[in-house]
Amino acid sequence: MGKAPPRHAAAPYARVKQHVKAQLARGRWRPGALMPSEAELVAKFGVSRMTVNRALRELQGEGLVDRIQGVGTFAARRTRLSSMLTIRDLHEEIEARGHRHRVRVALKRQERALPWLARQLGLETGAAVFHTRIVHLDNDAPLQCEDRYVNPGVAPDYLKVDFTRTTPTHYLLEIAPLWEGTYTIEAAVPTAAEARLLGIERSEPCLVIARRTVCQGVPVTFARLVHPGSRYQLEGVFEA
Amino acid sequence: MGKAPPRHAAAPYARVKQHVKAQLARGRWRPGALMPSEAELVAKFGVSRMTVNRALRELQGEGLVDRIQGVGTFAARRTRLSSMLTIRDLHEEIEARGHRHRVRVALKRQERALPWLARQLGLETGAAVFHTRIVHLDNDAPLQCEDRYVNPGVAPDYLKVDFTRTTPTHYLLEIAPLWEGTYTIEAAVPTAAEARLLGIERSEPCLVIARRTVCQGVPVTFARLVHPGSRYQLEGVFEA
DNA sequence: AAGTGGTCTAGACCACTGG
DNA sequence: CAGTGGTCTAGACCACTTA
Repeated sequence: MGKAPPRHAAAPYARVKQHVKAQLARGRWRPGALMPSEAELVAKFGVSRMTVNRALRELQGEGLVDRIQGVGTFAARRTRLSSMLTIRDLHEEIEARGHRHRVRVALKRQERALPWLARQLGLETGAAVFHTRIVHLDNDAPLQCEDRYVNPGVAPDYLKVDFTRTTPTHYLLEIAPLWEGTYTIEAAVPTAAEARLLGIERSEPCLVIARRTVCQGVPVTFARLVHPGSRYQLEGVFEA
Repeated sequence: MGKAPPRHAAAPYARVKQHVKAQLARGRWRPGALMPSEAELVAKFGVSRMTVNRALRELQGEGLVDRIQGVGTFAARRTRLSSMLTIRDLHEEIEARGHRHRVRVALKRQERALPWLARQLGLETGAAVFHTRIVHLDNDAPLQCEDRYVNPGVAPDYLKVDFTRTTPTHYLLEIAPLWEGTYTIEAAVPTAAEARLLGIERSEPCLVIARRTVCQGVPVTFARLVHPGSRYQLEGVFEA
């Protein structure tokens, strides 16, 4: 009945997956072309259908193939250059470099939501929101100016937190462990206030990340992260 | 024996997955805490082990749990803010918006690799490399200045391609369908030449992406993509 | 109707870990 | 040793698409 991977050999599903992947890499199927059905691969490799299914399902997850029920499996049409950009908590990122992370809390108060912000947080215009502005220092060099707006309904004690001991990100992740959200990345010049806090010229290009976070369908926080272009860059890997 | 998803209800593996995910979201297990074993979930949900296994395996893939053979399943220790940044081929991206995509080929020739470039492409200093500089226009507005260096060993006919009909990205993807690589994103001012080609001031902040691509372990291409900050931004989603 | 993928099951063997 | 996850199988029912 059930077999197990013989010693240090690859598991059957992995072999099937690798075989198909290699063929794709060699361009055996044009994008959008019909590929072998599960049944064909079952016959070819002498494995069960579940095994083939897992291999193909994982390839689908990696964006290498498209599968349509009732139709077939196809070589991925649009090569999706999906890139993984791992955004770690800035505190961890700085410490990982062996640098000191310090913060300067420039602002910490309750405000009334302007229309654009109310929309981002799913509140009424004029509703109460928490607002902090924190400058993150990497070995005393300003690395990020973080303007953060928080939905009071989700984190009622947000303003009581000592942000010299915990980053907003870290605190919010404790309250609401699972996040999802959208963000934009752009290059822009800082506002006058940001330039002053970051100790840079108003003309210096900055990498600006705007991030909206939702937890369980409820908007949690909106953040604007401004980084001096000369001192900060994002890194990532991509595939396919 | 085999059951199927009853009408339009969620599949059992999805129910198990969702259940566990919801508990994680509510902080039922501290990071690193031991979670129910497969056997327990089998009993609790009255499904087969394979079904539970798939649910947990996918949660592992999403970084929500850590699994150790012979030990157990644990709530993920480090919350990984992995963000997906889908970088589509610029041609597709522009056309998807319903705009016209045109290109201006500013440069197309063979050069000798400087040390930094040779290192990026895994060649000897002074080795021949192909170099193109192409400006991409979105409805006649310059959107990207693409400086691309290509390993001649991988794409010997690169310089013969008519880039008014095919983008370099698209052409290279045909030659080597599977990619992987690294990139950096930063904010910077353009060079004088770039500013001229993009029709912007030298002081305008630009979003600069530097991308190194490898196929099957062989360096394929290095690209520097410069975008006017006022006309371009990256978008993405993130999770966890 | 035939073919495809989507999924579930019950049982099995294995490798690994810990007491 | 018992418990855990890793994996495979053979057969099954289903929904969907196409002819």
